[in-house]
Amino acid sequence: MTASLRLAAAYDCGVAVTDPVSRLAAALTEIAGAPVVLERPGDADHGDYATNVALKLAPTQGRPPRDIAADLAAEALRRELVEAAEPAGPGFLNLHMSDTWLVAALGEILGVGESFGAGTAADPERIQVEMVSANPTGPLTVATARNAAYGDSIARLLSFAGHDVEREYYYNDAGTQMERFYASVEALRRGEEPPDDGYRGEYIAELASLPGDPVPPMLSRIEETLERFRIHFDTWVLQSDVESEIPEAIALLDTYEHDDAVWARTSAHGDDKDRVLIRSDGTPGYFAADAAYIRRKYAKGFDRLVYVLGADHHGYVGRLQALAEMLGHSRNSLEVLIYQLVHLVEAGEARKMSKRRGDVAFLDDLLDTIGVDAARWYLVSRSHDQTIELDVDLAKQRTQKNPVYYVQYAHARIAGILRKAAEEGIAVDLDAPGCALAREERDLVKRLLEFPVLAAEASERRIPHAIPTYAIRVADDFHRFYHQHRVLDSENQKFRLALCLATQQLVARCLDLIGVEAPEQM
RNA sequence: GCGCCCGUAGCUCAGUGGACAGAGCGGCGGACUUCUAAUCCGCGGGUCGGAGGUUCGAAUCCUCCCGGGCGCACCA
Repeated sequence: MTASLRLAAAYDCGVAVTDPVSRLAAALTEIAGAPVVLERPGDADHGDYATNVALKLAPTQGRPPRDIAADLAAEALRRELVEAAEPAGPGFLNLHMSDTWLVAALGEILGVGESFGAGTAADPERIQVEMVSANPTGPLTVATARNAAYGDSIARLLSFAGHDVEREYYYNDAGTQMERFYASVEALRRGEEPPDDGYRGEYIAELASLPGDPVPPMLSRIEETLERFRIHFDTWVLQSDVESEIPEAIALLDTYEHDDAVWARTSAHGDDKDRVLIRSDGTPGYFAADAAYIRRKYAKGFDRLVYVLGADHHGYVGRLQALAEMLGHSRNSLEVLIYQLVHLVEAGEARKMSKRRGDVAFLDDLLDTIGVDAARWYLVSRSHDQTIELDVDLAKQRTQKNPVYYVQYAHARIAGILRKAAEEGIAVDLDAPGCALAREERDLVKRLLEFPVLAAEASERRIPHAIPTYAIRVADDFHRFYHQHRVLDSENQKFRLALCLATQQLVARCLDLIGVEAPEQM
């Protein structure tokens, strides 16, 4: 791999990271007088860590980068921060760490245990993450599953970073879509076909066969699916509930009347154009409910409101932030996370999804065929900026090839070792190794040490897909180590057992952050 | 027309200024008497869509162009 893994970005992204690598970076920063970012070089000859700080400083200091690097190296050695340091290439500074340092670092990881990498938020906030929020006109689809997988992982990451997070589901129980939904169910109950613009599908027939309002059973089916998908919502909010608060909200906004309608002057707050609050027929539009809803969210005391929306809603960003601003909050405290859409492919052809036609891939069906772990992994392992093409047929075959099993297998393998160690009465108790650490051991420790900064960055930048990418690297390093070295009955048994335990905890943590299980055996 | 996202290996995708651009899948060839072979090792594979620009240094930043997706309501 190439050099570009950032290991210590604590100085420019507002997080408080205190792991061994970040402390090394901090010490070097003090010497250099400028932020030092450490990377892991791709080439083993380039040391354990490297920094380009001398290249950055060269223009302002008016000295050759290699000279600056040499001075830094000398001072770092004098302070015994590193085992060896030398300038290289155009002005990089390559650092070599001792086994002692790595063993101490591993000890530190085990010392903090489950919370390794946690609590990096410099300024913990109360954050509400609103996600999914599909209207209860039908079961959740594969398309909304991405919203759920992405949003929930964001929530888990924020929470891990130390924020106080609440998950909310907002849905509409009135409006055109719901009227069509009701009309469809009622038509079936009368023994008629659903209207042309109504909803079809088996689930409509099922709802029609039940007595009473079809919405509650529909909602509980949605909630069941979400729980199965390992997502729990703290609060469920009906649009009709917030509608009563529309007048109070509008009173706080910058409004005017035009063509018998009431408008919000959102264009004065960064939006493309003004938006209608009250239609000319006197009824409030959807945007008025949004205003009331946002006001209520802030009134509940949240510092930050996160919306998770599909790319088809990206036009909403400006108007929602305008509302936040008009209601007296920073526009940036209302954050809209946009993910690109999921396109279903079947037999090589695009499959159009329409709930009304009943031509949909439901999340439950996907979970039946590929399982929760593979589904969550798959949906969150791509960048949210990337459109996903999901081939439903292929997804079934692909399960065994999904990298999620590669990562889970690493966890299960370690569990096997630890089980056997426990059977033999061997306690995990880190001790200095009896001989020099092997390359695979050093690589694995360094990999584990990447986690705090990586998790902080994933959280700060809202990029949960960085977690599975990293987890594959961890599993990679572990499988290589495992293949090359015996743990039990080896010269370095104590060190290796400790290394295994730390790796297992970290793999489990990564999987948990994306809602995937860590199996004890496979 | 305007706005947002994307274009990296045959396929699916990592990589938001640094050293020869990476992984998985697929292809070919090797490795189980061991704590799990759902693993490991090797080989092949690239005009980073194109052209300019900024920089000591660009897949990464800027401009333009080409291609694809999604939006631009007194709908929700």
